[in-house]
Formats: sequence, C-alpha cells, structure tokens
Amino acid sequence: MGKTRSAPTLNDVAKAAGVSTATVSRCLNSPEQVIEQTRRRVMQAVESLGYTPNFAARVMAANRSFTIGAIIPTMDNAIFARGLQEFQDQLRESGYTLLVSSSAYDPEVEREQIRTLVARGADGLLLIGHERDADIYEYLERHQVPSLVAWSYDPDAKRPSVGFSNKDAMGELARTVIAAGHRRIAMISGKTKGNDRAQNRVEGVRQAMSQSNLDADALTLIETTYEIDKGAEAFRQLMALTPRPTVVMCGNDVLAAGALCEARRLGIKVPEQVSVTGFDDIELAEIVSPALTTVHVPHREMGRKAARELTAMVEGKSEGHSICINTRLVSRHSLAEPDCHTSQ
Amino acid sequence: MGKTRSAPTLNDVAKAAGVSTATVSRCLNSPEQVIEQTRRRVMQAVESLGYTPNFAARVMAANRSFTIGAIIPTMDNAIFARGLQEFQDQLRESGYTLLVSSSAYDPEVEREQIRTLVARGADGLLLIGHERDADIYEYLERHQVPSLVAWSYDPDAKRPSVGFSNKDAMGELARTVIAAGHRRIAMISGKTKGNDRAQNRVEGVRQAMSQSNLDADALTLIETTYEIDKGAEAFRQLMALTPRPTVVMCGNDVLAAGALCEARRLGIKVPEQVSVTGFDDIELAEIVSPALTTVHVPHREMGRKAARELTAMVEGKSEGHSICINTRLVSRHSLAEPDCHTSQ
DNA sequence: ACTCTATTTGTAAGCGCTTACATCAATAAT
DNA sequence: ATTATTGATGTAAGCGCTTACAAATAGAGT
Repeated sequence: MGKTRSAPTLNDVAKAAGVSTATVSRCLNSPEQVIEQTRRRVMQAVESLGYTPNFAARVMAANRSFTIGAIIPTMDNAIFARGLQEFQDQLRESGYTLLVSSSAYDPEVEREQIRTLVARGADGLLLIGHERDADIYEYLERHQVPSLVAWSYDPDAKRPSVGFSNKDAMGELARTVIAAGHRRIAMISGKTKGNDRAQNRVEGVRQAMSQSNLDADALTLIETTYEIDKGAEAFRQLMALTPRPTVVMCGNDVLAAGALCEARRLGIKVPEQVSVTGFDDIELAEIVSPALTTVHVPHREMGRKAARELTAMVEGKSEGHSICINTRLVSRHSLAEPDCHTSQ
Repeated sequence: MGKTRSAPTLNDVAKAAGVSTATVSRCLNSPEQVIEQTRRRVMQAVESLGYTPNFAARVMAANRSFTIGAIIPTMDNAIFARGLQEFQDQLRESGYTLLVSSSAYDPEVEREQIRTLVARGADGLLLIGHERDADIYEYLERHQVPSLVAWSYDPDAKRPSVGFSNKDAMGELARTVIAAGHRRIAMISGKTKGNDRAQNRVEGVRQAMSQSNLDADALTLIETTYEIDKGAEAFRQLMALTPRPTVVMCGNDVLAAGALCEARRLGIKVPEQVSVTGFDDIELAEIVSPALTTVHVPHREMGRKAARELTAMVEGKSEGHSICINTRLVSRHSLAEPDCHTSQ
C-alpha cells in the first residue's frame, strides 16, 4: 500500500499545515515570529505526524547544536558522578543537552573523544584538569569550541577553570594530620602522569611537611590507579614497611576505602594503629567504617557553576572566567593521634 | 590577512590533494577502493590540515551515525556504571560511539531523551527494563531504530532483552534467607512504579515466601528511591516496628549500605541482631562492614553481550534475540541465622 | 588492432534543516 | 488617496558529506 511510513520531515509538516518549511522551522525555533493562528495549525501538524526534527540537519544548517560535551576520566566510581549530574541538570534548564564520554584516564582516548565531540558539533566542552597537549587546545580554538576545565582551579592557567586548589585542600588536610602528631606519613596517590589534580595533591602534602619542618622527601609515596583493590594493595605494601607509617593519606576516597578494607583483612585497627584519610567526600566516605576523615568537595556547586560559566561562554556572554570553589575538611573517625608505642 | 582560519572541510582536503571530494570520502570510509598512491596523498593532506569530518554532515548524507544511545536511570551510583563501561568498550571495538543520558528514573525524561537520541541519529538504543509506554516503542519502530533492553530478561516480551530474571535471582536469595531460619522478613524496595526490575524483585521474595508456606502478604515492604540515606531512613522505620523483622532484604546494594549505616548509628548489630541483604554486588557490597550477602550480577558480561547483540541488530545481522545472564548468590557476613531470643 | 571488463576517479544529486532576502498584505502616516 | 512602515510568510541558497552513476584509463582476451 504505497511506500513504507517513515519518519516525517519538515517538508511533510509544511505540506500538512499548508505553509512553507520556513514557517514550520520558525514555529519550532522562534515561535514569536509566527502569528498565533498559523502556529496552532503547524503545531497540530507536528503533533499528529509525530514529527521530531532531524538533529544532524539542524546542526548543519544552524551551525549550532545546543549540545555540551564532557569528558571525564572514569564512570567507574562516583567521583565525577554527582558533579556531572548537577552539571547536566543545570544545562538542561538552559536548553542544552549533555554528552558524556569517559577516557579511562588515557590521554590518547581523551584526545580522540574531544575530536569526536567537536565533530559532533558540541557547542562547548567540559574537561577535567588542565594538563593536556597544547595541540588539543589549538584544535579547539580552530574549531572555535569554548572549553572549561573543572575539578581543578588555576588562576594562572590560560584556560578558564572552575574548581578548587587541589594543593591547598590537600595541604590543609596534611597540616591537620601533622598537628595530630603524625610524623611518619605515607601517601597513596593516583597516577600523577598527566593528572595535575593528583600532582597537586601530592604537592600539597609535601608543602605542609616542609612548612612543619619535616623532610618532604621522607614522604613514602605509592602511585597507583584509582581503584579500590589498588588502594588495598598499596596499603598492604605500606604496612609491611619498618618502621610503619602512622598515617596513610590517600589521593581520594576510593583508594582510602581500599586501604580500610585491607586494614580490616590484616587485622590492623584504624585509627588506633594507623590513621587513614581520603579526598572528595563521596558517599563512600561516610559508609565505610571507620568513616573517613577527608576533604569535602562541593561537587554539586562545582557542577552548577561550571554549567553556568560554560553556557555563558558558548553564548558569547563571557570569555571564560575562572571560579574557585571552597573545599572543607571533614573530620570523621579514620584519623586520630598516632599510637605512642609505635609512633616514636 | 585573508579570512580567519577555520575548520577545514572535505573540499579543502580534496583541493590540497588534487582530487575530488568523492575520492577523499572514499579514502576515509572505504580505503580499499582507492589506489595506494592516491590514498597516501590524500591522507597526508588530511594530516597536514588537521581535518576532522563533520559528523552532522556525515550522518545526514549516509543516514548512519555509528552511534549507539543508552539511557540509564541514574549515574549517581555505581549500579549501571560497570556494565555501561564494558558496553562502551565493546562498542568502541566495533567502531561505534556510545552516548549516555540519565533519566533520573523519570519516564517523561526518558521519553524526551529517547527522542533526543533518535533525532541525533543514534543507530540503536539501549534501554533499561521493559516497562514503558507503547507509543515509545512505536516511535522507535517508525524511525527504524533497533532497541535492546538490558538489566532485565523476559523471554515473553516482544522486545529483545539481555539480562537476568530479577524475580528468580531475588527468589533464590529469599529462599536462602528463609532457610537460615528467618520468618519475619522486611524489604526495602526501590519505587516499583514503572520499574519492572523492582517489581520483580519484590515478586521474587513473595514467591519464595509462599513456596515456604509463609504468608507473602506478611512481607513488610517499604518503597523508596534508590539512595543511601533513603535506605537508612527506611531501615530506621523498620527497626521501630514490634515485633522487629529479623532480616531486611534490600532492593539493591545502595539501599543495603544505607541500612547498614543506620544500624551502626542505632547500635544494632548486623548480623547478630538483624540480617541485611543487598542486590547487584557492586564494589560497595564488599566495602561496607559487615560485607553484604547479595546477588552477584555479572555486569560486565551483560554489557558485553548487550553490545554485541545490539550492534548485530543495527547491522541487520539479527532481529534481536534475548539473552539470559546468570546471577549468583554471594554469601558474605551480613546474613546469619536470626537471634533465638528475638526471632521466636 | 579492437572489443570487453575491471579498476580508479570524477560529477553531481541529494540528505533535512535554517535563514537572508524577497514578497505581500495590512495598517499608519502624510 | 498615496506612500511608508511594519509584520507574516514564502523562496531558495547553502551547511559538509555520501554515493549512484558516468567517465576515463588500463589490461585481458580474441
């Protein structure tokens, strides 16, 4: 019976409503330009045909996609989830759609995904951390795609960022640790290569040590990927050391959770025998026992502000300002004074 | 100084290489059709210009996007993360890109996102659970976009699915609970409205009770959203009951983690005074203490198989087969026999 | 030498939409 | 009544790519 019914186009709607495609397009994009009566007729045709605009065609014609891309290092844990959720919600309110990919902490994958997102017509990009090859930034410039860095704050960087100072935040925690009396400090960090956040966190600990007249080089440091069992493994290694560190500062809550698990397995009491700290204050931090002393990062606030700034940039209302978010220490039960018997 | 340097197009590449746009296109899409020498010249032009194909144009011309869309209920926790990660990895291997949105468990948002993804030219869609309005499926059919349901398995459904029987899986756990001697069973379920997985899990518990000659209506049931503190709140309510349930079966590990937290706050010992069970076996389950007795869902396997099946459907190599994944009980420490003093 | 086939490349017609510009009608200003 | 102004709609030119088809070239078969 004639041709297969397939997805209706603008043209079909125009015919059904007895107007030109231009009018239909206007009804959809700037309704105020169309007189009420016509608009109703058109909208009705849209409804009854079940018309959905073809996005690719729209992007191509308008050179605008109302899409924002975000590339995060991983979806595997909750570190980025909460901030991103808020980012998305905020974008949606402004009429943008969020496209997310994850790079698995691999710069090459990230580069490819940036190209993909740009090729897809993303109006703007959210990236995590500053550190990446210069040619990527050039590429973005050439394609005139504004980008915003999040989860990091660096007023000196050429690129705008909304985030916090990883160094200061971790430094504050480290000072608290030192003030509690710890001298033998160990750290389980995420891989620092290509990850300025991880670098700055280590830096923060080192600086705090120096400021307290401790030898920053004496920091026992293990670098590993951000996985629970890697945290556990690193913790085991640290506990095998003599003398044992009295505190293990972890690069994030995930690693700290792994450390805590391993402590339980090893029969080492936290915080009586060793203290453990985290970073991020994701839900996990409160769930583990003992609950983690950690740095609270206001992820939602960051997501919201990033969305606002990035849309402003996309719409040409801002050339990109950096925004600093305040973190705050949250003391729970995984940090205590070192045990006198082992600490001296 | 001439016009601003902007993103190069196929045409620019063609000129630079001294060939037609068709040849360039072929170099990119079916290199075997182009003779070595020409290809090298073209590829060099591509390189030196830093050309990236415009995706929208390509989609429009080819009516094919090599993009798969997935709409998951939430990114807020790890329930879907792992399976999705594998899904994405597998897709990438086959040359597809994954686009993810989250619907916040809201059917209206989901509907909108399905339209968005289809409008964006997704070649196929991954959806979670079977239950949604018929018109959505019609819409997908009209646009000829194959869809696959995951995290659920129903051989009777008209739509193909790859997943597991939520009912049987939870039923098995419930039988174990009952076999351990529990009679006063409570359950904290996710909202069952529009969520067949939640429904089936409740159903599984009820069926197991009936089979053991317990009154299925006696199941104390609290429905709540899948958030840690909601789990905690529900648990508190349950503990206020007299007589107290001896076991609290949770709709997933997130709720169970909340329950465990609250138990600690209330000074109720798990599993000595109350047992708690989870579902999914996400990382969380092993981290909390006591570690959760739960149902292990092979998320990666599911993600992988879903990717394979969906790409086959997209490429017309399959009309959509349902695939059943096996779950398995994992006994850890949150389930024990009920305390004699309180259980009878 | 001549046709036939296979291989490589070019030509050009869209894909479905937006938007600058043209057109037309209706109202206001003279 | 005539012209200017405003507002609503139509016309048609692309946006950057793919691909059916045509053309050109080269080798094989006779």
